[in-house]
Formats: sequence, structure tokens, C-alpha cells
Amino acid sequence: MRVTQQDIARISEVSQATVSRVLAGDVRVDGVIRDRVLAVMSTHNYRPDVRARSLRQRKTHLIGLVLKREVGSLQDDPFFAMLIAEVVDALAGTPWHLCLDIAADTAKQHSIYDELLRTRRVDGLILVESEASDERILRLQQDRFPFVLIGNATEMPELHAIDNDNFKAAEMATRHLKDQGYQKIAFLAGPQNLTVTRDREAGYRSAVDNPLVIYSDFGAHSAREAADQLFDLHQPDAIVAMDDTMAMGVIQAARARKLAIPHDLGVVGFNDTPLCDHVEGGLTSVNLQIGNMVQWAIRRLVDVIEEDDVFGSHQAIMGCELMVRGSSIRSQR
Amino acid sequence: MRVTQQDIARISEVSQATVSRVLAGDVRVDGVIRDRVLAVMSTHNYRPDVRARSLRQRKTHLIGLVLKREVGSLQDDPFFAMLIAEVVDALAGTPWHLCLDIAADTAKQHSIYDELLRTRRVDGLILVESEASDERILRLQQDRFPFVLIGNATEMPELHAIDNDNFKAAEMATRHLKDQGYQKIAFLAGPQNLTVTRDREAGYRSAVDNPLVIYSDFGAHSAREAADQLFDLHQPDAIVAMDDTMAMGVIQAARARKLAIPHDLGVVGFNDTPLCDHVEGGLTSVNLQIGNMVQWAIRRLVDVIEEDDVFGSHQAIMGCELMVRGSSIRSQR
DNA sequence: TCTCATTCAGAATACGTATTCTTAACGACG
DNA sequence: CGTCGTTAAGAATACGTATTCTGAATGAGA
Repeated sequence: MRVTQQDIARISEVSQATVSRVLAGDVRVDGVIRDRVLAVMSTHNYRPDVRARSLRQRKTHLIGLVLKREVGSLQDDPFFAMLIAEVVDALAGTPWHLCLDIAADTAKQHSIYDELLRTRRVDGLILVESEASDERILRLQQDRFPFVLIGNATEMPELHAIDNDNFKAAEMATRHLKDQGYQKIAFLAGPQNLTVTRDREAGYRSAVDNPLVIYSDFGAHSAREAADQLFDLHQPDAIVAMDDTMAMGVIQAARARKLAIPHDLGVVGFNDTPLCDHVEGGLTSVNLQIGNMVQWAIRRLVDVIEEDDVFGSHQAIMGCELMVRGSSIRSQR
Repeated sequence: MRVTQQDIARISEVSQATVSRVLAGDVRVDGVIRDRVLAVMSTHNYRPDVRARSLRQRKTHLIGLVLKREVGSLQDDPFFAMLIAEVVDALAGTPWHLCLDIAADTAKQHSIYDELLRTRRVDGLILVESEASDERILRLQQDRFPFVLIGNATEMPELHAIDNDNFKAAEMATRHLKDQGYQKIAFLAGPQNLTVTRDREAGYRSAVDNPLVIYSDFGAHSAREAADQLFDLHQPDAIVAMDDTMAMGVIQAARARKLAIPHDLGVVGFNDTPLCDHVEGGLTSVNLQIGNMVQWAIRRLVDVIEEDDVFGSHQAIMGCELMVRGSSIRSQR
């Protein structure tokens, strides 16, 4: 059977309350008794039961993250692995843990959120992939549930959020291609309802005279099909892709058409994932400091939970850096 | 404030016990009352508190997964993303959730396991990357804690485990290269203490006359360095790499030396990750049916937890399939 | 010496639920 | 008409912890 505070109390010949106090580091307990209790705890390998603690403290010490992705497609995009890893890393060494769920579609995602917060399984949520008018946010605010958004929240000021400067990032990527002498630069966009798509598209448009935009789902496969369309219809000589995975789709399409990179086609991606090094010559990509964003978000979220600061409003913008590699350096050729 | 069974009871003019019974679908409660209570629950949007439930039922409905990986290196290898995604997918639609942790080294991993099970945060664990004599397994068995191993357990019969046929997989990959006319086939192995390394090495050795093995850490970078050593010292004309990520390291090294794939060098990886399609011509890889393995493991684990079958012993071996792509087809050239 | 403040630890309670124990009502059967 | 079995729901309890409430002991100050 499992050893409880009751057992420790009995063996130490003190009350259960005292054991609890020792555990909490309460200064009011006598040194002699404290040491005795600690010794008993140690010899009996005692650890408090997190289930009882959760009930009593009304806190599970779990952070929820619900990704939206089709079954079996998470591994396509290292971005999600980065995200997950960064969250867990940020939580390491703290009393907090990650509760991870993946939903196949928006409806499922909503019901999972609902379940998580209404059953009180998690103490707070990290939101990613925000949409233009995000239903999740409204619900969470209504329920006064702690959450932090990783994404654009300029139109919803009453919340905690951190975002990339996606406008600037896309602008920078596009200008870079222009500087390299590319003439007809297209933008391979993601789903149109996402704020990240809108922001990057705007940045792209601001840097180009004759914008050429095509929307596509995430993933190399969809991107490849979209790239094929672009090549068929418009023959661009450079493509800014929404992320590295989609850039890989572009590269696959280019290979099939014997288009040489970077000579015939310049390519830039986003996220600076490990994929960039797997491309011959390297894939130019915008580093968005996802790790820093996640760390900020987690710190904020824990603060919100512990200070009960649900109504506060901290927002931050993370800088970005263009990592120039072979896929966009035409001048060398 | 949050609505509890007590509130539902008061409003429905029944006792809290009855509400609990209605929730559990207890047949002994009268139909009229049941409907009344259900209606009140519905209008008040009631959901049971998972924290109280965890304490009372002694069950958190959380499955733990602790990966061992250096900080920030999880995204290098799609294998982990696959693993995580498959676990979460297998849990979707059940009352179970995933609690994910990542440890930088073995010591940290052990302390996380210890914490998870002794505080009763999770009800069971999925173990991956088993070592030859795995301390984790001994501890868990000692504590009679539910777990399922994804890995080789032939030397530890008293547990639930599922594994690939790694011997056969490596043998198959090696023979394939031989059949394609490669003469000097090397094996780029992973850490030597892992059972998966040992099994694949054995399979490789069984298929080759003059074995040529080099050990390396996981990840493209380490693999590239190891591959450079191989090229310097032994000039192999084909390499079987422990996984696709390491195969990418090999390919990077080959590119730097202007070795043409598959003409000058044949390459085979493992896991059949999305990386395979990102290589020009495609990377040949062994599909290990990770999804099926994970599904089996989760089903088993949930059974073990719910049937309290900690002492049972179910084991299974998953088949594999060689996905032949351009990186190993010399005959076409 | 008496009073009062202070310190420390035990007793009691609450967190929200599931379940066992108890009791009331009712019908059947002798 | 009384007894007993059966059914249904309320009362009570336990899960393990944190915390408030209470009381005993100690020491200081008058």
C-alpha cells in the first residue's frame, strides 16, 4: 500500500497537520520535530499524492496544449515538434507538466478545449494558430480561464499574447529575394483564416509590385500541388513559402520540372527548422525565435495562474532573423 | 464559482449521491428523477471535476511518456514527433490524456519517472528506447507500476512489450543493398547500449561478410561526422543508417565529397519518415509500423491499468517493410 | 503570583466525488 | 393483517492533503 501523510505522522508521533506543515516548509514547526519528520519521510520514501493535492489546492499543475492537425501528419512539420519540445523544456525543473492533445479538426479541437477546462484537468492553456476571429479565445475569456496566445492579438487587447513580427519577417524575406535579382516573386500562403497567413501576406505585398499569392494547406504535399499550379500559370522565379515544410514541397515541384535552385528559382521558408540543412546548398529561412516565444508564453501563463491575473494584458512581439542559405543566393551563380 | 454535484443536487431536489449515480448511469435510479437531474446538469453545463474524481477513483487518466533528448533537439528527428502524435491519436476519443516530459539525460529521466509515479501523477507509462539492462524497468516492476515497453524485452519475460523485428529489418535493408550490387556496406549504428542498436547491428552482420560498423549518437550532425570518418578510413560504397535522420547526415557528408547517390553511395534509413521524400530521388527506408506499435502499446497499457494486470506478460513483434526509393537503386543508373 | 501575549502542534474541516450503509416505502405472501 | 423482501434514495464516509480553528504551554511584564 501507498504511504501517506497519515503514516508519516503515526511513525513520527506527530499529527498529520504537522507533517503537512513540514512539507510546506512552515516556519512555525519546531526544528527538532521537523528533522524527525523529514527523516521519517526520507526513510519511507514519501512523496505527496498529486491527486489529493490537486483537489485541495484546486490546481493540477498541468498546462494544456491542443494542436490541430490531421491524424498522422504531425511529423511532417518540425514546427510542431519544436513547439512541443520548447514547451516541455520551459516546464522542465518546475512543478508544471504538459498535457498534450491533438484534434483532427476545429470542432474536435473545441470539444477538447471544453473538456479540459470544464473538468478542470489543466490549470491553463497555450493557444497557437490563432484565427481572425477565434472562437476559442471568446470562450476562454468568458470562462475567465487562464491562457496565453502565441499569435496575433492586436485586435483583442484584453489578453496575454506574444507574436512574431510576421509582417516584417515576410517583408524581409521578399526584399532579400528582390535584392538577389529575382523578378517575379510569388507567395505560397497557408490557410487564409489564420492570422499568421494574413500578416505574412501583408508583409509580402508591401515589398512587391505585382503580388502573386496562392493559398494552400500546410504540409509538403499540398504545397507541391500549389507550386505546380504557380509554375503552370505564372512561372515565378522565386517563391516565399509559409514555412520550411511547404518550401520543401516547392523544391520537390521544382526538381520535377528540372528547375535549378537557386538559379531558376529562389526559395525562402519560415521557422528555420532542421529541414533547411537537408536541402542541397541549404534552404534560406526566417528564424522566428520560437523557443523564446514559448518561454515567454509559459512564464506568462504560470504567472497568470498563480497571481490569478486573468484580466491582465501583457503583449510582446518577438524579433526575427533571416538565415540566408543557398536556396536564395543567385548572385553567387 | 464552479458548479458541483452539490449544486445540481440542490436544484434537482435530490441528494448529491443521486447525482453521482445518475452520472455513473446507475440503473437503480428512477427514470423520472434521472431525467430531471440530467436536465439540470445540461442547463447548468455541469461536468465532473477531474481532480476530485482522480482522488476518489485513484486514477488520473493520464499516461506518461518521458523522452530522453537534449534540449532543443527533438525536432531534428521526426521519429519522436511520430511517436508523440501516434500516442495522442491512440488516446483521442478515450478518457485518457498524455502527460509528456523530456529529459536531457538518463539521470534526469529517472528522476522524472520517479516523480511521476510516486506522486501518482500518471496511471501508467510508455517506455521507449530500452537499454540492455534498463534500470527503469526494474524500478517500475518493483513498484508494480503499470507500464508497457516499446522495445526488446526477450530477456525480461515478465512484462508487456512490443517490438519491431529489428534483426530482420536490418538484414533486409542490408541484403537489398547487396542485391543492388553494392560491395562494401557499412552500418552506421546508434548508441551501443540501446537494444535497438544491438538488434539491428546483429541483423546487419548476419547479411554481410566483412562487417564495418561505426557507432554514433543520434541526429544528423553526429551522423555526418561519423560518416566522414567512414569515408576517410574505409571508403564504403553503401551505408545502412540507424534512422532517416542519420541517413540525412550521411547524405550531407556524401554531398560535400561529391559522391553521387545512388551511383557512388547507396543509403538506407529506418522509420520511413517524411524526410525520405525530401531527398532528391527519395531515401530508401524501412517502415517499422510505429503507428501500429503505439496503438498496441496503448491498448495494452489501458488494459493493464483497468484490469490491474500488472503481472501479466503480453509480448508482440511488429512486421516491417522496406520502402525502396532512389537512394539505393543502383541498377537504374 | 497573576495575566496576557505568543508559540507550536493537534483537532477539525473542506476540497468534490464515489460508494457503502441505512432507512423508508411498498408490494407480496402467508 | 403482519412480516419480510425488494427497491430507491438519502446519510454518512473516505480518498489524501492543506488550512483554519483551538488549546496547551511558555515566558514576559506588572
